[in-house]
Amino acid sequence: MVAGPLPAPSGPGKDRLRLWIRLLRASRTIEAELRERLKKEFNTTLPRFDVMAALYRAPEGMLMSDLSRFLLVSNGNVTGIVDRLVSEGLVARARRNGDRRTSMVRLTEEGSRTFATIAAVHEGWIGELLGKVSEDDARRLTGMLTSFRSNWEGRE
Amino acid sequence: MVAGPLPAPSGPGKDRLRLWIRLLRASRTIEAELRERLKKEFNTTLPRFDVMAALYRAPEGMLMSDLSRFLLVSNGNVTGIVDRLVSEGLVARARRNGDRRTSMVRLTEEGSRTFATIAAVHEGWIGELLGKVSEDDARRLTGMLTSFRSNWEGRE
DNA sequence: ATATGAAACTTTAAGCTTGAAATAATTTGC
DNA sequence: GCAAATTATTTCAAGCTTAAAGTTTCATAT
Repeated sequence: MVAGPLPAPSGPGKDRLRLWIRLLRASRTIEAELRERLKKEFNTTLPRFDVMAALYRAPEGMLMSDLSRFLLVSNGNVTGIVDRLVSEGLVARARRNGDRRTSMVRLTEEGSRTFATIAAVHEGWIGELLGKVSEDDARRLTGMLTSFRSNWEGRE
Repeated sequence: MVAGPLPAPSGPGKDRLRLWIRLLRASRTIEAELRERLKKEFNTTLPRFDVMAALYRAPEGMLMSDLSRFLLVSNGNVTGIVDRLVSEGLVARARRNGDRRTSMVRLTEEGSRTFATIAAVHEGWIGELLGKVSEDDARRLTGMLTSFRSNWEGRE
């Protein structure tokens, strides 16, 4: 998957394959760096940051299945991450009156403060790590990736 | 990290943040689809495919540490994946005369045949999944991601 | 030769991840 | 009303992942 430089394949369809390989290497490289910094600076993990980011945008809370869909990870996965965030006091589950199968998951006040702090630093990291990409190219790239994404909406 | 559509942040540096989010969502979406297909069609996993892809390009074999560096994953991780590939008969470790700490890891004949089969189908999948990206845009995007990458070489 | 340190690899513990099975609550069709 | 199907979540087993600690081997300098 993360195949690389050497044989430089050619032929029809190879351009997309090469694009995919670059895309994957780029995101893995950045992800690895972020993971390491989150660990060192804030003693947390990327998945926990992801969950907090989602919840921060939803003050009213989210269902577990909302989180799972939004973050593109499985249900069981979210259960574990939220469990850990709860035990750290950063997130709370609130039982609902209407539907006793579900619970609203929210950031606690501490979770909200903590996330705000990390997010500010995080944005600086991204600026640094993507520094070589001009704001112009960034917008153009984002546009391409968005149109790619629309290919995918409403699949599953 | 995989934050999304709703509040559409603005301000200096936000373009790069948005790019990163799109990049991550795109690669996770594709990765998830590939993982699922590899499992269903070939009963294998992405990490194993990655290792086999690396070894396929290196008929003379690779050291564990080469694999680790090339695939951007930790040493210990490679040990586990290679162990499983060995137990499946797809990969072999060959002790070396010169240095008894190391062993050359290669595809077996069966591993080579198996990988060739999967890789052909895999390339088709990528063509399908990235179908909406024109070959032209693919080349352009690849170029941008490459120049980004040069920002990173020789860091660690 | 032999200590010292570096290199290559494995092991370990903790956490992330998935898909599938299990539980529980709600909704639907009769 | 009640059985059946659906929905929301958790649990589980297997595998992936990392960082850190441990083992073995090699290289170097005395």
